[in-house]
Amino acid sequence: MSDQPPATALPKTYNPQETEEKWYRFWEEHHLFRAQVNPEKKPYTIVIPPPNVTGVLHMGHILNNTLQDAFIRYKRMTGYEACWIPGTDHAGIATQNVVERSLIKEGKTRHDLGREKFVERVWEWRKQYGGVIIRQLRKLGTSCDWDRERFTMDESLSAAVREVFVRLYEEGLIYRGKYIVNWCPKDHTAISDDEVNYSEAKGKLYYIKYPILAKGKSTPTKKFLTVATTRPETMLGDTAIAVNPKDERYKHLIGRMALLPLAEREIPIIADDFVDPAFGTGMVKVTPAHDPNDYQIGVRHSLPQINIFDISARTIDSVPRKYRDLDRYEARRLVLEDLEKSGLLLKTEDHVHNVGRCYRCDTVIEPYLSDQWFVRMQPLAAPALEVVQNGTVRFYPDRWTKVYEHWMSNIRDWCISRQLWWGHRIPVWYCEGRDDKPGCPEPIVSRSAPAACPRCGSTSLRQDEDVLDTWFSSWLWPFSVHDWPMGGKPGTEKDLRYFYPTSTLVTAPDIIFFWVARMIMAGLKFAPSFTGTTAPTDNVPFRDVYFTSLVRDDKGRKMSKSLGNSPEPLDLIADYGADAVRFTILYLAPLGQDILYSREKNELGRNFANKIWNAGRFVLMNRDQIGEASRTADTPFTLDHLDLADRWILSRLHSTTAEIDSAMVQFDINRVSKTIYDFFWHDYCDWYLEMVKSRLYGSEPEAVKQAVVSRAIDVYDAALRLLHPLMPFVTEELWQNIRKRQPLESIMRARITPADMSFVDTDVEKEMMFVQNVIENVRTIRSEMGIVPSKDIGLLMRLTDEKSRASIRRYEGYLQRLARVSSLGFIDETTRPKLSASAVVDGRELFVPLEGLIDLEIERARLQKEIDRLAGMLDGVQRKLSNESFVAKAPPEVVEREREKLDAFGHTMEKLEKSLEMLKG
RNA sequence: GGACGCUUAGCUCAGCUGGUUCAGAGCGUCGCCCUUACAAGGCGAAGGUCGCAGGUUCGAACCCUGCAGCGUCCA
Repeated sequence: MSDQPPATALPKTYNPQETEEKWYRFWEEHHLFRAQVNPEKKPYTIVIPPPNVTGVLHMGHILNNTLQDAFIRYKRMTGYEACWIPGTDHAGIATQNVVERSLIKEGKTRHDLGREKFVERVWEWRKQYGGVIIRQLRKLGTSCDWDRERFTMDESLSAAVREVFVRLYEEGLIYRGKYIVNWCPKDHTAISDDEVNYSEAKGKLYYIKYPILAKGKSTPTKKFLTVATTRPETMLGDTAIAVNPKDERYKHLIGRMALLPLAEREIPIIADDFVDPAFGTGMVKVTPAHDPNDYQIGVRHSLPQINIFDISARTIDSVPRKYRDLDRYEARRLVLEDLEKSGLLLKTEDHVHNVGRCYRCDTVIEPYLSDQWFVRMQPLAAPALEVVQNGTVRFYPDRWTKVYEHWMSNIRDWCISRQLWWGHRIPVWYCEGRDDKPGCPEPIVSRSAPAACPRCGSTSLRQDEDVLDTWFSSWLWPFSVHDWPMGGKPGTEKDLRYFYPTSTLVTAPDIIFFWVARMIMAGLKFAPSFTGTTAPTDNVPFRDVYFTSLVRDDKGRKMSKSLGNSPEPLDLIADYGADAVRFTILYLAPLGQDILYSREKNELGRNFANKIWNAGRFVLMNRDQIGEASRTADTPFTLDHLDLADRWILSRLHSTTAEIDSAMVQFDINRVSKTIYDFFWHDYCDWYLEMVKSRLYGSEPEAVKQAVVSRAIDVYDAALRLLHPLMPFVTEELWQNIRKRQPLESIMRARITPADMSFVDTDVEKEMMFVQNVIENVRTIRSEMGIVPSKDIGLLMRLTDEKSRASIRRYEGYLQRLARVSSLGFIDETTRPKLSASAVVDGRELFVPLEGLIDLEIERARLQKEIDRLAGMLDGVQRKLSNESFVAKAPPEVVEREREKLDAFGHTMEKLEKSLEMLKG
């Protein structure tokens, strides 16, 4: 036992659980995520897309928040004051639904409680269960400034909502109107266009006959007209029949009257361009109160609007007694039955059409006429479109710009009222008047509850029952998180000025209209009041918007609860470690491309974490056994007294650093992850550490070995820092271990060493490449000849000048260690070793004597294959060069390169052929 | 119907501004190896007419056009 090397403190495989717990607590307890106004540094700010307070972590959050954390941590480590502001969204409908469901279990509805008690109940729920997701985010390692956590219903954020409502109202940008809205009969609220999901559904197209009335009389003729409809029950609210004015078939009917069956109502036949002559019969029934297009037709022709449904889409008194108080589908059945009986149902066809459903509860939306509040969007949209078009705000990937432009150019007014109890109540009061006098008609719009009507002094006031769309608070998020407009709090004003505008927004493209566009509008509209300037650059809420990929399952299906095809994120973290989950998803996430995800893919990240871990164990072990060179911690790298491997790894380190920086700037996180992975695994572990071994276990003086250890740790330290934004936990654990740190020191607050291009040395890289190629060629020979690794072999190189021989001799240790070459020899032009395997590297021949080992046949085949490959390439080059126009038109350096290739291929070929000859002879 | 995106090895994807041994990586497969950091590892190998058809160019995985398939958004 005693001849074992001293055990290092670190176990053989990385165990994430403990490490993650430990370091997250350390970071949070010591407020290392906290950002403060610091004039010495540039701010870098991200506001989290506030998840629903009812939400639980899903894969989309994992991706989104890993990205934000990677950006924030990278900026923090490159000299910025990085501030990531977390929080949650009160999510009107969703939250109300959750609490209503729990009430149902007690056999109650919200109406049993009453509004005030119900809202209290929601707050209680929120206190108890809300924000689970915020706790879950910590498991992922997110470095949010928790001291700044906000909730969209916080007092200050509510004040922002009221402030904005009042300002917009006073400017005439908010109005109340009757409008046909998307009504959810289950949630009893209007929802915006964007909250409706359309999907194809198989339905029927019903052809219904309406009797035509005699000219100027109320008596039916024998003639009928036929309309086609997917919703026969709405005929009870029909107020016209419409045809296209150009439709020759029906021109003669325009102006005549028809009798609406069942309701027995006389309705006009009108002409409107909207009607598509090719659809159905070319005649449509017009139901202004229950169809958005019919509504428009109704407005154009001053038709009556007959509402036939209550808020649950059950029929009301406006329909004949027989059909009252029925659900819309029962009504449909009964209507069809009666039409059938009276022979007015001509035929029924299968029909596929788009059905809109509530994005919350999936109930089929009912177009419904009601009083709602709206924001006039045109004036807000114009400047918001401008800043995206002129690049003040940039989208990644850029193609979303077009989508944005299209929407912003065809924007419709925003219905902001919701018939819910949970949310920001609309700051509007109505005067109820006094005993002697009716109420004043003008609503009272105010930041706080008014004591009396400003016009008549009445104290009998009634607040609007509705609340605001949740997005009406979210669109203020980038500045409301700093408690605008409350200001008053010490420091908040400074914070607002320092941290606004934010830098980067990371969000999903499906809320580009809901949220991104509206935040830009709100920023441009309201930020000038605290930035004190009208310059768009200072008022836009963010400069760069990163649109995330969609996470799908490995069959390409969207992840959804009902499919059950989404892994549980916390289980993934428990099984693979947060670092692995983070790294994997970033590695899989090319900008703008969907991710095909499965839990097994996390092995990529886990294996990488384990690799890092073991490299750490290796350097630690050597530090403990050999020790470090005496030096001060901040001794800079120098290029003196370094051997090839040192110079090479430094060259690679600095070009890797530069590459990562450029990829980060372009939000190419995918490239960041690949770059650091390749550097760490392949350059550092596969080559550099292996080369280091040959020195550490060789015969060099102790002082040199210690210097080698120090160098290896230096580079390792630098690589950990580069990796830290992607894998925060394992890098912290190792970074704390490899060298003594100060009590509150953390890698997350360390600096990434900026790339210094003077370390990047192409000659060194070329030289290293040669050595690598020699090693690889020898390995291939060994492998193909079936020479077991334990068997030593010799290597002969045909090098004629003493200089290159000496140079190779310096790498003998590497060849020995990495290719198991026990003896290195040189030969001149005249010698040709018998019975050897051979290869040509960079024009130089190498031979592995195989006496006693060789199967000549295999080696001949190997050479032949190489010759064939080369012949193909040689042929390509020759064809190019014999093409006159190539030589004439291609840039001279390209032609020159081809000539060099021709030369090199030719020489190599010759050598290989000679070797083959030898084996045959 | 319109807009946009994708199609490269068995699978998942890189491949920037057309030209360097450009056709790559990871997983999977096959062979050898428990070599004192790591078998979650090391070494080696096999695997592709770059969706199809045209075009531009001295030169195309890359640029253009059309087509097919898949996907997303909008109407």
